[in-house]
Amino acid sequence: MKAVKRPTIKEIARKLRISPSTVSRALHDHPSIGLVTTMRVKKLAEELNYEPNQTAIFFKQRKTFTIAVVLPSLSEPFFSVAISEIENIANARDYTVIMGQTLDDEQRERRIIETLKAHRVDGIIVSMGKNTSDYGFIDILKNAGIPVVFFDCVPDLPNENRIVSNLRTGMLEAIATFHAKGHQKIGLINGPSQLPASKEREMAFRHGFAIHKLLYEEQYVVHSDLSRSGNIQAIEKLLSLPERPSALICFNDYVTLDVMKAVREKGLVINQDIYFISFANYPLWQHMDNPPMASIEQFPDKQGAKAAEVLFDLIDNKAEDMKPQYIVFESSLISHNF
Amino acid sequence: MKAVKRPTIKEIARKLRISPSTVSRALHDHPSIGLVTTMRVKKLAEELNYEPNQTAIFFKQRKTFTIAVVLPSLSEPFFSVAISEIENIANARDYTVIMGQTLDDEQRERRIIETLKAHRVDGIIVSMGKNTSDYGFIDILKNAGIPVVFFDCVPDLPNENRIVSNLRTGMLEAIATFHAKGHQKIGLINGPSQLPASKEREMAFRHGFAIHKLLYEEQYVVHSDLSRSGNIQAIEKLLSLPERPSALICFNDYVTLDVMKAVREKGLVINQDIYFISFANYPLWQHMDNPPMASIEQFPDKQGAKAAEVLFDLIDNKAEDMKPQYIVFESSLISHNF
DNA sequence: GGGAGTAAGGCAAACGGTTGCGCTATTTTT
DNA sequence: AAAAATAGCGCAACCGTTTGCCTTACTCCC
Repeated sequence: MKAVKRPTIKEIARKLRISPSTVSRALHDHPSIGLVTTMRVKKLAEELNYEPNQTAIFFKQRKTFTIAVVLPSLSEPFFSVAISEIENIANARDYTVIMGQTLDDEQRERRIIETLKAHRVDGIIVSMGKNTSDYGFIDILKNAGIPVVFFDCVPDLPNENRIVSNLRTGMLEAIATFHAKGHQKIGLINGPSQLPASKEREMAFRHGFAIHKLLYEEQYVVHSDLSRSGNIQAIEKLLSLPERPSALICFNDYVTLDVMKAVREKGLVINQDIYFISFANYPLWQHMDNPPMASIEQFPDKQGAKAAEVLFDLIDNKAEDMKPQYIVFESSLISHNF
Repeated sequence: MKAVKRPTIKEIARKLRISPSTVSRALHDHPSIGLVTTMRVKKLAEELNYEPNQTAIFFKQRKTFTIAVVLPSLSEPFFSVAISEIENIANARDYTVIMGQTLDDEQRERRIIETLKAHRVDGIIVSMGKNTSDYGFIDILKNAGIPVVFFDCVPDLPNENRIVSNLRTGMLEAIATFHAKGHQKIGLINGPSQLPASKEREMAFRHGFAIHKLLYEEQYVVHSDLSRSGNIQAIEKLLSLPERPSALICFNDYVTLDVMKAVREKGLVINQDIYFISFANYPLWQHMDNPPMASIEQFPDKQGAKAAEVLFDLIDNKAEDMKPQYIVFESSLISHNF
């Protein structure tokens, strides 16, 4: 691809025998430039197909009209929906969006953030990796004057801007629903116990039991590493209990799929012998004929949109008159069956 | 967020009472700078937490170390997988990735591409929108010296770099598989007939019939607008034929889900009364207990990776000694059942 | 001792655009 | 008619880094 020389303000100035500053002002309709000159400049600019060199402007204005989104995985539906919404909002404001995918690797996350800082992005939206323990990057960005908004997986720091979904609400709804149907033995197939997402689910689960005065029994909460076989081991553990659960809440939709399959193979009938509520609510349930009773929707679209809005508020408000925002989206039960 | 002033080369120079050029050279280990000076510079740079202003460098070097990916939707799994792979490759080369989502809107596509050109990205990967008919943007980018690689949905222009998947292969495999099992009445639930993707499927479908000397009958090919109800209408049309098909090939996995559900509701047994082969091979089948016989994988990951590789070849090879690449990935049947 | 060679670093221009401040005319005001 | 205001435009600096070329001061060698 040959290097193409693109017209500059200086060229226009030379051809018109006027100064570059006049050209610049004319192109911006500055009042102190006469009408005729302005027209001549614009006409020639049009003819030459002139367009400003943004890199020069970015440089001079110390602004790049670019925001970045850093998250564990782009192919994960939750994130791709969120990023899609973020792109929409940025696009409407003529910002571009850079993305970085950390793959839950703390080193890589760090590197990406450094690169973005070097690129002088105007702001960053971050969903931290599962394993990220070193929050040093926050100060680094702060020192660089780059505003940050966290979403989904956020640090436990009250001074940061954070957008999260509250799993509790959905979980309580789920338990209330099961309880209303008379279920007493409700199981939870949770994710790895060190995951904040797992901890949150478990807390909410216990809370729900307390509210409804259900007897909480440890053995009804099992953990899976979220692999296929892990999921199957988890359900087998539950099914081998003296009194097997009649209702199950699963960590996410993929777990639910695996578990439902395993349960069917044991000869149990879904939504009859055993009921399910799942997390995430991927679109697939709409197409299935015996989906779980419900799925707990976490609204990645709303979270993404809100994160973008807060970030743009930060970018616009140069002043620091904005308190750190902590916005919680209540998750909500979406019924599929009954 | 207060504007933070970040140290510059000039500052370092001033504090050390040497010239900026010396500082710049020292930081780059230029041989003509003495060891002591180099060390002094590096030490101070470290202390001040200096880092080069990339926007200045981008500007000066006429290079942004940024590529862009423009595609219809970020939340579509096919694309999010592709983009994930692209990001990986770019990241390994210390490039950043900007994304733009056209939502199949030609205006928006155009605007995004203009913005990216203005941003002076080093290259662009494009999957065109369904409705894009005006290829003018190609020349615009060419004039700007920005290399372009198309993938998935590509223009029919032999001079462009194009990465596509060949649906034909998978389709032929599908028909061969069905034929080998003795199926004679094979149906196709296709997408909207004006879509290139639909046309391609239909062509391959006919081709497969010809190869196996099957009797091709028009009424076994139906179209759906890909909505839920469209899918159901389509299958009902097929089931109401005097001799209903015993095997079905569906436009994509979502169509398959809907159709399988409808078929089950009619009392037919999947993989017994009627067999399915689907396109796309989303991960969900692995978790289901009665998936279609097979799904035709189009390898978005490989396509994305290849697109990125070709683009970087173009970016590196300033010379125009590269012929336009036309790379076809053969789609391939992935068995799920039997 | 004088010329050549080398090591170490400075000068200044350049990338493209923006902007504060001047400088000329011309017009308006008194 | 002199003073003041205004319109229209140019000068030059600046943003931060890079780089070709020049300068200075040694060192070396015949």
